[in-house]
Amino acid sequence: MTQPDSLHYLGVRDAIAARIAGGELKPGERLPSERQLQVGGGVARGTIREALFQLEAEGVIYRKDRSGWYVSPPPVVYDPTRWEGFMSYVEAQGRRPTTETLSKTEIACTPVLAPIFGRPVGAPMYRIRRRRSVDGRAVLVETIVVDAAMAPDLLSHPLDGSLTSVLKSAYNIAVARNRVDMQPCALTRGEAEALQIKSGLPGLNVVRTSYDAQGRVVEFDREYWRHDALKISVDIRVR
Amino acid sequence: MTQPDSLHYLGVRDAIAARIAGGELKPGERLPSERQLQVGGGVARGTIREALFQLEAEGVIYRKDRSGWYVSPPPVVYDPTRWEGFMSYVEAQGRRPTTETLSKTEIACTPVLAPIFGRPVGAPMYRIRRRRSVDGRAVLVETIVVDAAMAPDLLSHPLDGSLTSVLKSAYNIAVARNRVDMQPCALTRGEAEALQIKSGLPGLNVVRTSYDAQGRVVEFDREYWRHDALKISVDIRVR
DNA sequence: CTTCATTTTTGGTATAGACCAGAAGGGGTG
DNA sequence: CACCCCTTCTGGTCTATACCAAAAATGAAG
Repeated sequence: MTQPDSLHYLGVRDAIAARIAGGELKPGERLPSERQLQVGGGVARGTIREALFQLEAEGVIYRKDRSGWYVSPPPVVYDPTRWEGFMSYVEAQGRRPTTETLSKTEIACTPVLAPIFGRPVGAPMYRIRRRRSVDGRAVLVETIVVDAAMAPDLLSHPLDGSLTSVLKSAYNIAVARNRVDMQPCALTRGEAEALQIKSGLPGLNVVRTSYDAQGRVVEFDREYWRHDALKISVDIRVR
Repeated sequence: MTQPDSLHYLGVRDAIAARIAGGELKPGERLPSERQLQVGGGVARGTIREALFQLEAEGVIYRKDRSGWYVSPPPVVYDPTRWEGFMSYVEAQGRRPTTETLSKTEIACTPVLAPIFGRPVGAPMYRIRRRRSVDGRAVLVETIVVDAAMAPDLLSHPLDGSLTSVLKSAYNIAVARNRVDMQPCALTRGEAEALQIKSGLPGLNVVRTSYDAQGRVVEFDREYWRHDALKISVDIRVR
């Protein structure tokens, strides 16, 4: 796909990227509005938007609906092999993590969950939906499912911190194995609304299954990250 | 970001997604052209394209420049902790892997590479650029750098297969540790052209650094994947 | 100062039309 | 059969305009 060097939207893209790289626009700051960026320079708003979309795909900027475009802060580094929990590794990187519990309910085990937990359909389970933010910007939404038989009365504990430490301190359940699946995806309506972004934007789907030493599933967690908020880093010793 | 249920492009999106899910359109098949999808139904081509972009972000379809839109094949599963090499794990999933060597040159160690390899700037290195495909579709481009002092005359060996096994059989170099960094990104011009897709589309940047038992850097590899071609799966035993 | 209603601004969606470069296909030629 | 030219089709880029809903700014009222 050879590309000429004279595409308008690439020129606009580079001009904006230069202003960010040059420090004129700092992380978290708002860009001029789309209409201001036209500046009567004979360029259509659609072309400006094409340039902004590209910068968004690169993770350089992000948008808040009907509010404006903003310069992205640096991503959080995540090592799936080193599970200390969201709060601690975000803090270790000098950022401010927060968690909101969106809902917590007792549900009946569904046909999808049954084989994962090795429990019959209809067995009682807890489902927790949380939104987690870094420096005030929502970066992921997650749905956690825990077997009610393993952690009775879990929902009465504080859920805005580390769930893993609640399981350990209150129920003496320790995670011995983690299975992590990750796949680039588009954020669909439910997740996009919780993250306050437009549905259809790229994201990363992280599915985490935690097992205890006996091989029982302790926790089943599906996370949807904004694509520009995360960097994955794994360090492996080869057998 | 609340969304009404009546957005045209979401309707178009769902209609196409239904035809794919229903089996009417199979992986690898071409969709009707953008102008055919309008069918005189009073919907502008821009709206059709908005729907196609969304399906693309979801990994459901992909495009070949000025050729058409195609239904995506299923992604390759990749476990960074289990490094058997591209060829073997793709084959294990019943797919047909191929590799093309785009270029192989001897270069002088750059200031960026020097601290990674622990070698002086200007030291001889080999740089290999390869494109790898699954079932005939290009899914990644990579640039590998190897210290020439560790593997003299490397470029005269066959490079269209597993480089790791060449290093082992010809130079008795074994990988003992791997560091893998992954980050969603936008594909820039060079990579996009090699993958024959439009620059600016989302991708996954994988940086792999391999060490031998003595801690020396054996191989430094930067890969750019199409976002819809890959699924990452890690299984971890917690210490 | 806070609170609430109004106005302005902003991005989101949609239409219509235009031109271009590259891919694909057809047909003739050697 | 292979090769090359030419036409057609296709997605890529761009302009111009319009209206909407939500966010932000404004100003009046308490």
